[in-house]
Amino acid sequence: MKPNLLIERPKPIAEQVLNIIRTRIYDGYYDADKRLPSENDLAGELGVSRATIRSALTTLEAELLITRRQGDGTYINDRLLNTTNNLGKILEFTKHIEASGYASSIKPLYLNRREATQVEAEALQIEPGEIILAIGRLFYADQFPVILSHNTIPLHVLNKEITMADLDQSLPLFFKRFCNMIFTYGLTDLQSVIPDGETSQLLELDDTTPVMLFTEVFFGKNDLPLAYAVNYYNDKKVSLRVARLFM
Amino acid sequence: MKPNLLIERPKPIAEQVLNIIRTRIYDGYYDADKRLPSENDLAGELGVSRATIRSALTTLEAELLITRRQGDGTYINDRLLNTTNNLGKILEFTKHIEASGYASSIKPLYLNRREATQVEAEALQIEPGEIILAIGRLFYADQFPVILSHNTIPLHVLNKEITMADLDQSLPLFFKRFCNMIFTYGLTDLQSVIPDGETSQLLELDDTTPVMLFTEVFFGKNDLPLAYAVNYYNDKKVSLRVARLFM
DNA sequence: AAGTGGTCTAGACCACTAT
DNA sequence: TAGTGGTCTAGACCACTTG
Repeated sequence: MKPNLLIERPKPIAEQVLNIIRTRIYDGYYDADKRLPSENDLAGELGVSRATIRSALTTLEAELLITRRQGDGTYINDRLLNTTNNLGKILEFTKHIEASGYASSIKPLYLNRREATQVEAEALQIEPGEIILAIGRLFYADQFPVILSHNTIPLHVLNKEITMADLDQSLPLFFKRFCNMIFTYGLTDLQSVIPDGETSQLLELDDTTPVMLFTEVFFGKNDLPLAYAVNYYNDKKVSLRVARLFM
Repeated sequence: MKPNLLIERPKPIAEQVLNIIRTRIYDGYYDADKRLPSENDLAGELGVSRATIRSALTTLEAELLITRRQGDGTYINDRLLNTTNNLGKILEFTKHIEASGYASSIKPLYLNRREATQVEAEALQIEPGEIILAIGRLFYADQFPVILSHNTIPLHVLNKEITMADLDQSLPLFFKRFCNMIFTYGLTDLQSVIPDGETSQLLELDDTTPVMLFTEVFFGKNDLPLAYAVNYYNDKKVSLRVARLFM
């Protein structure tokens, strides 16, 4: 197999292949009849094994960018090229807002310490009354408030002092910096609710407009609960779209 | 490599491996310290290649059942063993309801033909006024109405006559049987709304209770729009839970 | 240092689809 | 029936974590 100029060997080949093919699709490189070259041809062209090509194509298929049909070929899904967001992939609200075509910004609302409520203690697996850090923030899409976010974090996972100025970043980033910890996964419960007056006011909604309520728990390594969150999401401004794949 | 009695060679080995390991996890077979044997050990034990084991473990990881840590090992995620539903994986409402611990049933409400509205025509890529089949159904969890579903289907994709009695099945099954077509993917927009009076009544809610609105388009092969759907989902009865994986 | 999961290759065979 | 994607193997090397 001959090496190829498009592929730097140093690091993740499958990822490089992925990026090359994805870029080509977006650039209309394969515009012809919307069918990609066969896996063998791609492997030959890029100078990598077919397994590596397949790994990249599997990712593109999961992203809904392509459809593969056995015995036929691999096709581009035009319709989904500009599909915004898969709900399971919303990892940071700021990125979600930006992917929807807005400029995102965060306005810190409060930062204080208080005793954990019963619900919070249960979610975080601590004793009710244990002191937690409470954070309130408002996420903007352009100049419109879209998400009101309340987070509670057990004090024992923090290892630096925090000020209001530090709240201007996403929660995963925040945890990396102030707790030296990384989220592995989160569980989100979705509900449709009419928010209380204060929440409506902050989101600049009249108090009969329903919004989405995201109740979340984030976990780190060893299933350690790191944060509990209650987020009010104005779905009228930034939409939520989910792709459902059959088979 | 020696063959093994647990593995029938005839068909999809990776899938058999997947089912064996998943069953073992649920049965507490690996209870010890919640760590699975190494990939090499599993490959040796089951008499398959390591690549096949990795394929199965990748699926289990996507299901959140396990976490893999390079240089360390593969661990079971106790917390998620009984996690109900990943939103992106809700393919059939009946199965979703059952996975939440209820008995599911479908009550047909109406079946008629009429002209497509502007919105429907746009979603289905047909001319406004073209005749479509309109179907209404109510999904129950035990004896409680949970989802009110309205579907519209272009007549040209149907190839059999349909009666009210045929509505008692999931949409994917319905399409397979009456259109000889298969869904490849669907796009769902989520919104929080207060339903109109008739909808509230059917869902047995007072008319100030917000519900989730799923607006969906389903596609078949070649990006052909097959169905348009408007579903009102009572999230107070059967909850919606999404897992968010970081990295 | 030993053992783990992560990546990659080369080659084989199978199942399916178009023509 | 030729060509496509789907599956599987055996073996190699790397990156990382733990003792």
